Amino acid sequence: MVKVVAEGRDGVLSRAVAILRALAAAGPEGLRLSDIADAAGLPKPTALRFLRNLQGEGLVEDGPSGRSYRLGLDLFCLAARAGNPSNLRDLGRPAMLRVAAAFEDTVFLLVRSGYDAVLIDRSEGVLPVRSLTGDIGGKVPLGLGQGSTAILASLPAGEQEEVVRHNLSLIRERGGLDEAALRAALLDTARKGYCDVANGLIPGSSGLAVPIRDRTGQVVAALSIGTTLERLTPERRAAMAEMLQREAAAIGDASNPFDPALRRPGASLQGSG
Amino acid sequence: MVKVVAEGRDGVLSRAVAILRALAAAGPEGLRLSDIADAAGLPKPTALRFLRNLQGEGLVEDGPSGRSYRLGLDLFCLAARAGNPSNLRDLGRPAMLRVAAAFEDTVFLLVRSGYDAVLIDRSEGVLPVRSLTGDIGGKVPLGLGQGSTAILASLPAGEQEEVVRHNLSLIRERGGLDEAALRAALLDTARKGYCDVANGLIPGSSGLAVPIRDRTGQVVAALSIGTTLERLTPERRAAMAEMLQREAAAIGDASNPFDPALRRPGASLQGSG
DNA sequence: ATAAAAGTTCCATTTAATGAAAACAGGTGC
DNA sequence: GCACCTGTTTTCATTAAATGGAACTTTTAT
Repeated sequence: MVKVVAEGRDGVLSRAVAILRALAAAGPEGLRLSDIADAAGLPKPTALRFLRNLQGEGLVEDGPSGRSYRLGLDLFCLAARAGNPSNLRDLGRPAMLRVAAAFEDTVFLLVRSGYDAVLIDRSEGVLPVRSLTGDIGGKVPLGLGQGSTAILASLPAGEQEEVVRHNLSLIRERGGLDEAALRAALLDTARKGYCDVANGLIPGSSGLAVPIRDRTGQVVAALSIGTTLERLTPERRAAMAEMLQREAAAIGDASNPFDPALRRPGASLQGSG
Repeated sequence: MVKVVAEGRDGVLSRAVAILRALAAAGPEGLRLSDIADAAGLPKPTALRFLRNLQGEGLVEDGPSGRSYRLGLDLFCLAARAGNPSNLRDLGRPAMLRVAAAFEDTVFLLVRSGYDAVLIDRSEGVLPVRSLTGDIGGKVPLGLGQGSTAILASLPAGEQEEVVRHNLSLIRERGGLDEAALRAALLDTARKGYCDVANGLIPGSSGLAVPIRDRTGQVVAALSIGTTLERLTPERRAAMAEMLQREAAAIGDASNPFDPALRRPGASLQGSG
């Protein structure tokens, strides 16, 4: 059971969001009232009232098992237009399609969010590649996986150090690199301009990624290719790296350099994953 | 300016959601306080308080223009796990990839939501096809476009009639079929088992779609291919229809037949599109 | 059949939301 | 440089609305 109690915070909104987060953590089967009340740290009557209101708004719907609740379709529709900072998703879409078409491998677009990277778009290649972020909307700590590492490697030294310190244990927990290997990878990435994961967490999986910078030079996102070890021949690797860098530069040039959300961690640092 | 006033409803939640809907309707540039207050029908101080709270939760973030607000990344992450009724998105993913790989055209997965169909997943083909729903999370009235029409054609007679009456004007407004043509298309779709749009709204665009039924026979979704007129040769059309039907049947067999969200319109009927 | 657990309703209490008014910031034109 | 306008923010007395304990009902397990 994942606890999503709105600790410290108060207000109706925090409680409602706590319920939504509990439901988000629960998958498509949904959660029963008691579980929700427990997870959100609310008395059952209160949780019930909230669920009814949320249901009235379409943000929550009845689960498959009758006596359960889950996130509703309306929430999905509502949020589909979010997660597009500086219009990055729209700007990146054509580039992603071009890269996917050129190499027939899966392409990912990740943006930074505090200590994490969030997958905001994906374009499938010929073979289905599972990404570390899971589905679109998923988070990985910066430093785990090629896209995420490409972002981390391009941060200013002080910020990079802070993130490394914060994320190291999380990265280890999830089977990523240890400190020495990570620091080596960061240097290598910074030197070459792209991150190269020869043989990733899933045996045989490999990938390449480049940072995307806005016109001020700030790293805001990463463009990443996921493929397999055997498909990543030296010739293809070189061609991929070249194309990724070209496309990333084009995206960066088109992006708005004055976007506060892409600057510093800010308020939304309590990364849940 | 799109008004999203929480008419009739009350409670803190409705107001917060009204603000989110206003922001969702506004695109990535965001909205200023006054516009939000206006759109949500709230006094400015109240709107401001809500925005601050929502920002604290990560559901809203500062827009690019400094003095503006837009939907936040956290909302995107939160809702990414929604919009998966009966696990349909997960169940459909492999089928979509197979179809996309087989024909190299774009594949769509739509679910019904009241009088609308919502695009919940997409797999890109070799040429980018713009769908009527816009992006993932977008809505179209049932009866506009092949996927949406495949669903409508498969509804029980009474329900179909209700939806047709409700949607006809909306469909016309958006350049769709008139009543006679729509009814002919519905009959044709029901007879053949798939919906065939020879030359769609965008000149030259064409598509095929089949309904997805759960094990009780209820239509719950549609699997759709978007392509161009010249790529839709008779041979390919036959092969596509056959494969779509096969894959749709497989998805339907795997889906949970006791899912309340997929039964009737229910409470979330105030379709905004 | 019985017990235990989950869900639901009720309502007196209290907290927290509300929004008018007023102060404040930041442009624009004179 | 000053007055003006528009949009934003703070304050605070008022009031409405959220709260959750206790009691009751339904469902599930034994």
